[in-house]
Amino acid sequence: MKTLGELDPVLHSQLRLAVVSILVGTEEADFTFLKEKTGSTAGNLSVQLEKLSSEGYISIEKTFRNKRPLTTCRITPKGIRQFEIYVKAIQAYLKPGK
Amino acid sequence: MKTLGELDPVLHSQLRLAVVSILVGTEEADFTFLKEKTGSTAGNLSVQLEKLSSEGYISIEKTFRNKRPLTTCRITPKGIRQFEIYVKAIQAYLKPGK
DNA sequence: AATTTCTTGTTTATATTATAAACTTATTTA
DNA sequence: TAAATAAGTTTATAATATAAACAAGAAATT
Repeated sequence: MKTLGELDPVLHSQLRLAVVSILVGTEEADFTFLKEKTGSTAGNLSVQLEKLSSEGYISIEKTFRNKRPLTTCRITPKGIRQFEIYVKAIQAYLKPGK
Repeated sequence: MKTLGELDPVLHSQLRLAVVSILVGTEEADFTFLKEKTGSTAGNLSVQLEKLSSEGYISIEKTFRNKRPLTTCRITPKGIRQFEIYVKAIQAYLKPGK
C-alpha cells in the first residue's frame, strides 16, 4: 500500500515555512522585514530563526546599521534542498486520493 | 505589503492532513485502513480522529463487523471546504517569493 | 475450560512546538 | 533628562504530537 511520506518537521511549521519560502526567493532579508512580511511577533520569529540556523537551513549575520542591530538572514544550499523536498512531499497530501 | 495567509491549525498537522486527504478522495475509511495508510500509531490516530470529529471536519460511526469494533470515518462538507481553503493557502508558501 | 494472544481501539503521560509576555540594551526625541 | 522607540532575546505558558500503557472482547491454544 502506498503511504503518504514524512513531512520534514523543521519545515512543517507555519512560521519557519514562511521564512524559508521568502528566503528561497530573495538574496537576503533582515529581521524586521521578515517580521512584517510574516506577521509574526519578534519573540516567535527570534526562536524560529535560531531553529532554522541551528539546523543549517539558513545563515544569520548580526551587524549594525545606523548604529542599530541588524540581523540578516540568507538561505543555505541545504535549506534550498530541504525546501524542494518538502514541497514535493506535501504536494502528495494536497491531491485527494484514497 | 502582501503577507502569507494563515494556515488552518486543524489541518496543519501531518497526520490530520493525511487523514483528510484520504477521506476527501474516498467514500469512507475505517480505523485500521487509516492507520496502515498513514503509518501512524493507533494512539495518535485515535486522538487526531477525535480532534477532526470535534471540529466537525469528519464524522465517526462506531459499529461492529464480525463481532469486532469497527470505526468508520467520513469527511463532512465543512471538512471538504476547509481542505480546499488549506490547499490554496499553503500553495502560496510553496512558491518562492519575496 | 482456562490461559494466552490478537484485534481494535482509548486513556494517560511525556516530549516537542508555537506563541506571547516580559525583559534588555542602545538610540532618538520631547 | 526622561520618555519613547528600535531591535531583538529570554523565559514562561499553552497547545500539539506522539508513544506507552491500558482495556475489553474474540479467537486460538494447551
